[in-house]
Amino acid sequence: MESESAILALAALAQPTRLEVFRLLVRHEPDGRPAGEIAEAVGVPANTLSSHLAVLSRAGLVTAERRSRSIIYRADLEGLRTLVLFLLKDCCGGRADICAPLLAELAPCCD
Amino acid sequence: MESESAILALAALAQPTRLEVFRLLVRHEPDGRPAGEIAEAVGVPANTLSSHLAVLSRAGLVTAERRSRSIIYRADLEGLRTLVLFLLKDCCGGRADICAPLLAELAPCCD
DNA sequence: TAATTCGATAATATTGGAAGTATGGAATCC
DNA sequence: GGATTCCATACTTCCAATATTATCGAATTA
Repeated sequence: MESESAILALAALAQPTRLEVFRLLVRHEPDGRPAGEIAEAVGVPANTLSSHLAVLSRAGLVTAERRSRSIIYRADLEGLRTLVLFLLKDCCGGRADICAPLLAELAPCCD
Repeated sequence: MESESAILALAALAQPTRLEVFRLLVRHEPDGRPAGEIAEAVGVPANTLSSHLAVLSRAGLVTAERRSRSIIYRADLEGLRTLVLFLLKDCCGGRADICAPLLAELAPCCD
């Protein structure tokens, strides 16, 4: 992952409404949720949410699929993985001594 | 990690100069680098860099230590780990089915 | 001297009203 | 019945106001 796309993803998540939307969509994997329902859930007008969804989409963190009148948004976990990998690579680049312990500590995250 | 501090860290890294500074400091672990040297390396005036370092510091991603006239900055890898953990928890929260494969893919990052 | 803080300016992001686009249901016309 | 029109819904785009962030010269502190 290039710095440039990492910055897009970091900036996308560095905003309260967008972070909340992303987390909501992760919780609703793999079904996703229509834009209107997301807007209601996070309490922002439809147009405001729409621009936030566009930012997340450009950052590769959500995907959109039209279903009849609704547009279903889903979290793109591959995008998240790419971002996490980028952050870890920052420490790993040729320096497993730094990265290995860090990675070891991550394992219990699924408990 | 609270969303609020996650947002601080995400925002801190979502800026080209700051991301570059952070990566530079990770490469120079565990010695760190004085502010002036960092400023020269990234090609930014001292005062501009200073405010960027303050942002990284508030986000818990770097630490500062005065050494005689210089101030030595170091990457705070624990802060990075906390951020990565936060991002992963987004998928893990009670859903190891999503997180496990993602985590498995991260392992090769140290190669 | 090395670095930070202050203050002013420029650039960028967030927000939401109003208008625009896409979809599909229901009434109307041949 | 099939096509057309009209309407409501679900979103998005456009645009302008407001807020936040980035940058750097000048003054300040350690």
